[in-house]
Amino acid sequence: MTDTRCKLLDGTLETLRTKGIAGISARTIASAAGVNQALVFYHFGSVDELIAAACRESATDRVRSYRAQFLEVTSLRELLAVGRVLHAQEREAGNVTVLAQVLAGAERDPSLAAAGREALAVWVIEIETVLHRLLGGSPVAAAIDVPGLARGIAASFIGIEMYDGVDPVGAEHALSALEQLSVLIEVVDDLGPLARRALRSRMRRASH
Amino acid sequence: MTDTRCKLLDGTLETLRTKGIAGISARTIASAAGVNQALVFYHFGSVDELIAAACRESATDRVRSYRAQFLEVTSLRELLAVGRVLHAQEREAGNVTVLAQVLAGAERDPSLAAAGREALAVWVIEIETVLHRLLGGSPVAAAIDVPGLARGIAASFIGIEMYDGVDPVGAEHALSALEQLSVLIEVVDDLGPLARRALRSRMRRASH
DNA sequence: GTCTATAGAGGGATAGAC
DNA sequence: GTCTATCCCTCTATAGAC
Repeated sequence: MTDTRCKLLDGTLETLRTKGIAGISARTIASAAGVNQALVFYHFGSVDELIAAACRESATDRVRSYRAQFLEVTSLRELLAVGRVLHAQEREAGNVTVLAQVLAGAERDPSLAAAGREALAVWVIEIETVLHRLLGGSPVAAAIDVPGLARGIAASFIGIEMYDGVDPVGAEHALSALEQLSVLIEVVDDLGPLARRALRSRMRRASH
Repeated sequence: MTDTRCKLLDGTLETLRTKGIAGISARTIASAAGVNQALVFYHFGSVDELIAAACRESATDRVRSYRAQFLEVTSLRELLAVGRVLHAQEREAGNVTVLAQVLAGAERDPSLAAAGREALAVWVIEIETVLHRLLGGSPVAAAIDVPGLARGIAASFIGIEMYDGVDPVGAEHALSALEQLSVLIEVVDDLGPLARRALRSRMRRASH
């Protein structure tokens, strides 16, 4: 990876964060990266291809940096704690914003759609792995589709990030409430056998 | 409201759905609306002001059309059923996409940020009112911040819509799983007094 | 209110020198 | 690989005829 390619990728992420997908261009990227505008096309062919590459790199890079922590988690409580740290760091770094902006741009360009789909998949696989390990033997796993839950969590993070862009206080409340929901799962998970039976029959009825 | 203003507002919503915030312009809007491009500026001053107006109108219009149904809901189960219908209709009509795209554009223009914030608030107030009515006396309300939950639900819908743009199947699974979560709330809500006590103490511990 | 025409800026992309 | 220069297009916004 040459130095210029790296500068362009970083400049793209920075520009996505500050101006969004609607305000990005080869010129603004080059300016943020401190390189010549023509290099965007020499190295990546087009602006959208560069954005797609930056999105992919950002996702794999961030997920890799959290993998070790995810592997150490042994309870929903711990997962929540890791999730809190992760969320704070990612918000600070603006990586969720990048993904959200690329997803918004997917409406315009197929290469952005593909990159957004892949970046999302990278996060989802990671979340799914942890959830499957933690909820494997739990009655909650019988009631809730774990792969679906992983996708739901990823989607919620995206939505909260968009919310945060226009109302940080409201977004903070949203996040806290969803965190409390996960505690609810843990609570149900720890209920006695009697309550578990009630839960199972209730869930069965609910699904019809 | 003149005919042309109406055409422009509708054309804006349609263009946001098909091209996204990154692909919209006075020309594409005018083309979709079937009117002259200069009329965008005559009636709304700027493209962003037009988008903001369309976003506000879309939100109030849609929420008003659901208000009667929300008022009739008397259980979480019924709320979920209304939510399912609402989600299917809004996805079909593309109204959530509109809001998501405006939120993405908020990064570029303050007037879009204001419109997105207001549109979100309109939905949140509606959800919050129903939740407060349904969960008022429940132990769940003591454990979970209801205004926060309303914001979390709104954010999740936004996120799922963005997900849907790049992976409809994954988004569908995400939605189903989050729906099952709401059933979980109902289950806990209906637990016996013993289980409720366990929940309360568990929640207290979790929040520390 | 609506149209044409256009100014003026910015954007994607390429050619060609180095 | 990098730079300058540039073509050509699209964009916002306005002026002025109707």
